[in-house]
Amino acid sequence: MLSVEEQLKEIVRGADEVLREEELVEKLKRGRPLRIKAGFDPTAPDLHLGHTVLINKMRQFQELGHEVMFLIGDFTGMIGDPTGKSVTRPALTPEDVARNAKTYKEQIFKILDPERTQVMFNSSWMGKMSAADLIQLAAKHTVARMLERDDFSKRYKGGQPIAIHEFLYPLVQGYDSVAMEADVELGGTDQKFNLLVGRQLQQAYGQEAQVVLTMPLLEGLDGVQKMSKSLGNYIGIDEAPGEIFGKVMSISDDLMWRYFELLSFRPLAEIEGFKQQISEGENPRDIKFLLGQELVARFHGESAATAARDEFVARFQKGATPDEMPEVDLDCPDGAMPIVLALKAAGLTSSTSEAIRMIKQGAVRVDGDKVSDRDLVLEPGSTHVCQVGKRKFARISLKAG
RNA sequence: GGAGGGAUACCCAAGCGGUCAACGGGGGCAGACUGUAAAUCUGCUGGCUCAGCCUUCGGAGGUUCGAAUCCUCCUCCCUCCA
Repeated sequence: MLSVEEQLKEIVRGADEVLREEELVEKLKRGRPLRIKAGFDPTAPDLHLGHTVLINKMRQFQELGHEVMFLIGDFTGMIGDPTGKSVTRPALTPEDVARNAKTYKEQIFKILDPERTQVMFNSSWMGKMSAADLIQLAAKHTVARMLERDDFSKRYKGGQPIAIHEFLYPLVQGYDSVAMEADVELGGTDQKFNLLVGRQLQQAYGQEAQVVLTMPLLEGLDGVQKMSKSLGNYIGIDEAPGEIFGKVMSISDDLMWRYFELLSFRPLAEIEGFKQQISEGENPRDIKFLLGQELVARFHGESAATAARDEFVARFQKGATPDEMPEVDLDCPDGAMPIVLALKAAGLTSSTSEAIRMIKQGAVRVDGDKVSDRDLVLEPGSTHVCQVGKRKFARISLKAG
């Protein structure tokens, strides 16, 4: 095990806050592996790089020899973290939970060491809790403290309803720390309040309070809003190598450093070296290559990463068409196929109107030649590589109908 | 229970009898410039058998030669009074 100082340096990398750092030092000094808790929603096992910021931190703890507990909040999932909608979510069936847990494992074990990861479900202790136990739990916290939470206080002051059960979410999440005897809990900055409730409850139950470590929310591809699926600005960890690589290449140079800090496993010193190289004239694009390769390799392996880079260079620096693209067979009942209908049928445009617009804008190519005539027809029996914009390709074969 | 205000395209938001497939902004897409960067500039952003036609402005009816615009009923949201 590394020295306390060395561990601490690793642990605080990229972290938003550590509460409280002195306590963490105390815990580390004892020299025994710490119990690290991080909780996840049972409903959304479709992870993107934003989620991995936290998982990377868990991995780091593993590498330092600590014990990582991956908690699936299947019980808390019934409550739903308060958003003002004040509706209890329908409980997931045990089958749903099992299936989602399996998907989680497939995804997180690309980052975490399965041997040193415990997967837990909070229903396993919350499900056994009696009404009396729950009242006892609720007695350990006050309304005033609950109202310190920003969204609660805003809603309360603004006369918006707060359902009683919404108070239970932080309490249950906090109780999880008691049941798990967590030494450290990790979470996003948006989780700070809930994490702190855990500290308070552990003390109320006679345990030592966990250290709370919050990680910043990763910005999405636009560099402004947080990465999220609904905003469409994300890189999913299950995406194809070429997609991941391409999306990484499309981020701005400024954002690249943020991604290096939060997503790369490279030592900070090495990253500083990259900045140095750029100031000496190195093309930032080439540094971005390294980031793209590292991330592709993490989820698809080293050879896929190299292939993704080579493909990228061939396609965008040398203008080659991709090796693989959707193959589409179309019937031509009326003899020839108008290009606009072919583009729509191949899924390259969502409508013939859009196909016409794309042609007008010079975005359409057939076999590498720009199409300017919207009335162009494709002959039966021929095969063409059709392209809309820089990314959308299809090999379209026309069959005589 | 009573009195008002509102619902317009992916989002915000104009329009208040014809010139409205609907101003403007955001987002998105495409083109130029590049490093598939970013920033910037330009164009597009309902559908179709595309110089034309068809279906849209919460829903259903109605008035009118003509309705997103006027009337009636319904649904949902907000504000005030009780």
